[in-house]
Amino acid sequence: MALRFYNTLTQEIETFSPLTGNTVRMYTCGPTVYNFVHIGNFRTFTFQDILRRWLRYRGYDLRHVMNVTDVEDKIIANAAKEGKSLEDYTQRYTKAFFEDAAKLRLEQPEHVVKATEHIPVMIEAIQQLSQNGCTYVSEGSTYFRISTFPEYGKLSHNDFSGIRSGARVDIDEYDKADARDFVLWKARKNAEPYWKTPLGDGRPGWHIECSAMAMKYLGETLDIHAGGVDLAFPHHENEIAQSESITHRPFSRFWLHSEHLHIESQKMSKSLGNFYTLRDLLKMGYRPEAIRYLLASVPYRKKLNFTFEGLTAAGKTIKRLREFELRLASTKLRPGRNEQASERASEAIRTFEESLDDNLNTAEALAAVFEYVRAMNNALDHYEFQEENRWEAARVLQVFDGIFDVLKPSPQGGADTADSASGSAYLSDSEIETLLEERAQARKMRDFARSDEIRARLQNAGILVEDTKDGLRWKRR
RNA sequence: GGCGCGGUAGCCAAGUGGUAAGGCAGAGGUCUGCAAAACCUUUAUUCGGCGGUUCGAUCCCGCCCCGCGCCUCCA
Repeated sequence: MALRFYNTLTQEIETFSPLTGNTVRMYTCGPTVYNFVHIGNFRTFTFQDILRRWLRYRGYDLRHVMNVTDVEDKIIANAAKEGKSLEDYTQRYTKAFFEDAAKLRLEQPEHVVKATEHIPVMIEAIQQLSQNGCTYVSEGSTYFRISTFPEYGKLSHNDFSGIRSGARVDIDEYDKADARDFVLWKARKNAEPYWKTPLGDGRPGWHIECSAMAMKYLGETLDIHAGGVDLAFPHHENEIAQSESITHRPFSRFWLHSEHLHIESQKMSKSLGNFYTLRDLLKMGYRPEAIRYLLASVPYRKKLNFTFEGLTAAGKTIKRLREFELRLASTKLRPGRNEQASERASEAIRTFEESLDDNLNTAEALAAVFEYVRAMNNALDHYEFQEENRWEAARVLQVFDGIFDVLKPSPQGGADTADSASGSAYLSDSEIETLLEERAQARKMRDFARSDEIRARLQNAGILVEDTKDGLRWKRR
């Protein structure tokens, strides 16, 4: 079966392929850098990362643009509060965002574009809209008149035909002719940052940046536009109105929206005290891989109930996969190949692929991997897993990890981990090896008292010693 | 009020018109000098409730109950 996505525009699952050639042109709404990005935002960015990786796995070239909104009401307010310039203020959070993203192993889009660096493109877009008769000016601000775009509402499937001028009280500080009209260019207000432009001194409205930058880098019609559900209206609806009023062509063929994340079944909010940034979670001792796994494991169109129990479970799940990987690498195998094991490997990959092709059903894809791992552990137990099955298993893990990317441990260190300090004595690898050697000797002599003493000492230093069938193994906790 | 989403085992979560994937937890077992770790086995006669269609429904239809989102800035 071909690759399929649920398209918000048509409310249907559709087969996907790029409009032209082999390149997928994709735009995603990135962060507004007024603060540290929270874990709910990262649910969306993780979904976009899985999407990226899956498109590439399916052989497509990617041209992915993500914006960074670095001029906006909250930013201006916060920067002013701290007495900082826009640049100084946003730089800090932009940097933090990419650091966090890297910890979650989110790939960098091909183009990361900042709103403030694209003012001329936005001006140009607004001017085109004016030429097409879609705008009006009120008190120095330029607005988009939605009555000029009859299809308004087609993405969010709302019918706005009943909305009339003056029907609602304008809650914004600006005067609009129609409640649904939105601002393209905001007139300069007292001390706020502004740009000198043919439209007058001012700054861009929020929606125009995405239309202008998307079309600049990707052309008039995108293959995919993605973001969180809450952006569908009004943000994406407005993007469509602007873009299509300029080009008279479809702005994006596919619209993908990821559902929100809840914390312990509740909406995340500061007043509930369940508002977490990635930094908060890392400080609590959770691993980035576990967080990534949890965020990726629930299919993106389903609300994700983020719980600490679930986060712990995710960590254990990853551990199990790493154990399997380790077992593969360290077990002596008979030469030859077990046919059944081979078949299970191809079956696992096939199911994994079909599941992700099916609108990125990550839960089902993971199930395929676990079924395989259990079967192969069984085969290993019964000596039915042979030398030539090894690379097949490695291939299954490689395919899995190429998308989920959780097998390689993140560096534990840094100021974040309080654990390392709690161990009374830090031991170097060579010290450990020496002690283990001594313990091995003691065990050989069946001096278990001495052996256990050493094991206890190592344990105090945070070293876990395991005696396995294939010899001794140790790891730092 | 309008539009939309969801209610599946202790928790998270797939799925299908023919009788329930997977992960974690729990229980049992294997291995081991003992541990630990790991691995294996096992865990829903049942899929919010009530009707209907059907030979047969968790999956289709209707009604009801519950939770949630958007309609205003928002991933």
